[in-house]
Order: sequence, then structure tokens, then C-alpha cells
Amino acid sequence: MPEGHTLHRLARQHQRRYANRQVAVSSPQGRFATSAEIVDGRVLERAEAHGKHLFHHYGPDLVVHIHLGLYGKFSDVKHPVAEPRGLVRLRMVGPTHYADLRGPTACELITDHEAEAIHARLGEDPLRKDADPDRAWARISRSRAPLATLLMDQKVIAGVGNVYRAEALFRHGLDPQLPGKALGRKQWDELWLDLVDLLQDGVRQGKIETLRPEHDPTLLKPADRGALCARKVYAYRRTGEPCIVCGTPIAHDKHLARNLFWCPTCQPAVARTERQ
DNA sequence: TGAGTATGTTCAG
DNA sequence: TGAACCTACTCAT
Repeated sequence: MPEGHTLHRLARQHQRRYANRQVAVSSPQGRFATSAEIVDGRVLERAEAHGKHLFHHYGPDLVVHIHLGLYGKFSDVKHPVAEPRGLVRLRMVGPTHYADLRGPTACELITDHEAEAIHARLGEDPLRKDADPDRAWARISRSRAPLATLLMDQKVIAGVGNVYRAEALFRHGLDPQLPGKALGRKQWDELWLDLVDLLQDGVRQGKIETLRPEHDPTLLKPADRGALCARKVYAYRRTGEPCIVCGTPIAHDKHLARNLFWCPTCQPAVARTERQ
């Protein structure tokens, strides 16, 4: 599930297992071969993530930039190193583990300047220490675009994807169509803090679970579990299923070619939320 | 076994 | 707005 939490989890794992050591870098599939040769045998100085982007820094002007896109995946396997299976775009072998990258949208060798340009165009990342929610608020509070658009706009908030969008809006009772400028400052502060919490939890768990304790079936007595589903989310991909909180069927629509899920009762349309 | 679908982004038209 | 990228999973046949 490559939303921001996945990339930050990978960055931490790569930092722990590969950073400050020489790594063998190759491209069994061939598409990254020329660049892999350049960094092969160098010391990986640092791995970091910003939103859904991953950066491996190999010293001056040598940065491997990775974006998983929709399908990309990084494996992490303990030695011994096995023959590559399938299309492995990048293989990075460290002292104890090796990581295979398959199906990324981007895997490229870039300069420090190009890496900075990517950072510069990305918005505030709830998982980064340098995130400034005021900057995101400045954009949201003067935008007529709906929250459904703004939350997924990587230039505004980096790292939130379709799952976190649906879940964060649900948890705050916000209508996905509410224009950014109709959101109150207090509502934004609460939403931002919750995104930080949710994404941090995603990094820890390696998966997205957003149910509050009172709705988490694994924390309830069997008799109280009722119709609560096994997947621990409120709205995402639960079209037509009863809302865990109020029982209203979860609604679904396409929004800018992406699936949007919400509860029409818990996230009432603009009129009520605008006054808050 | 094959069709359909997906958590994302970029580019052409 | 739709196609392309090109992987893994679920479901129907």
C-alpha cells in the first residue's frame, strides 16, 4: 500500500540496514543498469522519504530517487542472496540483507539539485520533522477546491493517498466536497494532528488501520462486535456496507478519476459543516 | 485461467 | 480526460 507511511517505513528500514555501509547495487532487469554501475560499491550515506518519494543519498550529487507508483514494491530479505525472480529494477545488497525493487514508476539517478527540486515541489509531509502545517493551511484556506482534491494534492500535503483521505475525512465528519476555504482553522488543526497520528501509526504497523478503539472489533467483547468488518477502516472500499458508526450505506463516487468513499450521514454536506 | 481492479503519477491530445 | 506504466490480488468461470 504505497502511501506515505510505506515510503517512510522503507526509508527507516534502509537507514537501519544499509546506511553507512558499502552496498552492491545492480539492475537485474537492466532498465537501471547504467546508473546502478555508478553507485555500485559506494557507501549509502542516508535514506529518507518525503511524501511518497524515497531518496538514497550516495554522496555528492548521487541520489537514487524512487517512486513506487501504484504497483511498486520493495522486498527485504535476509542473506543468502538468491537469484533475482521476475523483473527486478534495482537490487541493493547490504551486509546482512538485500532489497529488490519491482514495478516502480520512477527509479532514477539524480543530482542533489534535482532532489532539492523534488522536495521543493512537494507539500507538507505529516511524517517529517520539518513539516509546517501553517503552510498547508495557507493554501487550503484560500482554495475553492474541495477537501477531496486538496488532501490528495501532493503539492499541499505530501504522503496522503486515497485510503488516508477517505479515513481522515470520515474521522472528522468532513464532507469531501467541502471547499478548502470553508474549513475552519480549528478543524484544520485537528485534521492535521490526526493525519500525523494516523501516518505514524501506519509506519509502525506497516498497514493502514484507522478505527478508533470504540469501533475496533478486536478490542470489543464478542457480543458487542456486531457487524463490524474485519478490515479496520471506516469508509475506504466499503461501498454499500453499513457505516460502522451510524449504519448508513457507505457512498462511492469517482473524483478526479480516483475512487472516493464517504458516509453521507457522518459527513454531511456543506451546509452544516460550514458553520463550525 | 483469465478478467477486473487497485493505495499513483505523468504525458498526450 | 484517458492511456500508459506493468504488479499483485480477488473473483468468476
